[in-house]
Amino acid sequence: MGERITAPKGTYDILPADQAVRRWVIGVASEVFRRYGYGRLDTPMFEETRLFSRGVGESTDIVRKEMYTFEDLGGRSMTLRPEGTAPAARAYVEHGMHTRPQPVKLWYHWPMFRYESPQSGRYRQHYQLGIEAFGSESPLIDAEVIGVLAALYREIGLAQVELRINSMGCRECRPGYVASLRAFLEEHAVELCPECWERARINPMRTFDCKVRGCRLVLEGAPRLTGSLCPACAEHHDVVRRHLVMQDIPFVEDHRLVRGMDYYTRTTFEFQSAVLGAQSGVGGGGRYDDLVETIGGPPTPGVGFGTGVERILLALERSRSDLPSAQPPSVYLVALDETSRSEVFALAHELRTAGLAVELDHMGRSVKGQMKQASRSGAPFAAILGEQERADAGVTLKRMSTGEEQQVPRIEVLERIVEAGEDER
RNA sequence: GUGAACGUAGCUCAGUUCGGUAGAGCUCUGGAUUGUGGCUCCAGCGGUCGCGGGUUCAAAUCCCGUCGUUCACCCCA
Repeated sequence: MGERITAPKGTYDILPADQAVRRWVIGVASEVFRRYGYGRLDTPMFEETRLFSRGVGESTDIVRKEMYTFEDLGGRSMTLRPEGTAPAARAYVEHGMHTRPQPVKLWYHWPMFRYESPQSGRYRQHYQLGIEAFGSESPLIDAEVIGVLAALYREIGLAQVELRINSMGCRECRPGYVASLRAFLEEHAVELCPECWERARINPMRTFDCKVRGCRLVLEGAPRLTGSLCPACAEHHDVVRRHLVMQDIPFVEDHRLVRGMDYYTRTTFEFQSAVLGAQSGVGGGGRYDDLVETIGGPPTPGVGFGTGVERILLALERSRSDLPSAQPPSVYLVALDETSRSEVFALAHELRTAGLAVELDHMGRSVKGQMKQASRSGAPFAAILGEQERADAGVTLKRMSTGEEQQVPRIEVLERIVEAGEDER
């Protein structure tokens, strides 16, 4: 071995045993989204590369070094979707959704692709659940979007998440702020680490993220965006905060929260989980009032979030033990001799047609082996069929929990199993 | 892209220090008086010790490279 082909680096297989919890999370999410009025959107897994380079921003890490970009056979540059907002915005424009009643509220469950170095909670292909609301610049919808995510976490029992919020300002107030911050950083360049020197050039606000103590000390004295917001942005931020309080959503103000996409304006936010380790962000998002226009649509405000399904699952596994698991079959059919196998096969067909989940042996196992399988399958009943039962046109129903057996007429088997199933509820 | 640790049966791992031609538990299959599970006992299946090269009479064990995993940086979900 060793010549074995394995899943590509940073990817993983989702096995049957992993499906139940995942489906449950996605199910709860879709229910929450429905309640808040979001409709599902699906877009292609790849897009023209310029959608991302233009939409997400040339200066972002995603565009600079993390995209799965390839040329198709027609010579077009395509990119596997690294994030969901730009494709959603593209679809909004392409389908003329600005002519519908605003806001247009969309949700998605999509795989995302980023060429990154994998680590705990970080993959090259991962899934995100997300929503986008286009067309309204009301701060109430910022608060609602955050409320949707908070509701999702609450309903799947993901406790211990902390919400951080910040405002990035708008095209009126941010440029001035960034200029003054950059000036400040240049003044203190000698005290900063080389990485921060680079950050100051590309995205000065990133320097707030630096872990180096010297940098942090310098940054303590740096001008803050919160203090430079224009009156409109300050008011917007204030209203968002008030409506978070109204929904009983606790949050902390974090002026250092700078998210990785260039399109954010005004509100940005991120939920972090203490149980996740270094990749502590479970979900985040914000407002992007200039994005739609940037990709060639009419000027349209928007706000949304993305939350990582793998990180939700990881956090759930570390904080809860009562997670959903796969449903066992209702009955496991056992053939006592070779001639009964056909009979059992026919019975399986009948019961399955009637809607029951039925298992039976296809490995030529001994009776003992079949019983073992019946037990392992978790089915509440084994239905046993042999010479005796064939003669009587019956089936022996065995209740696995007690071992109690009873021969019943074959035509009553379905009924008995269904009844017993209902009793247990 | 950078750094560190690790890579032995499907899974969890021992064996690597002081090189001598592969082990355990779990899983899986069969059996413990003929048509029956969960506990126990017995037996069996299953690995060219990630891959490639080097040192050596001899390497899972030492050296180099490579791929992968994990954790961290970076960044993000």
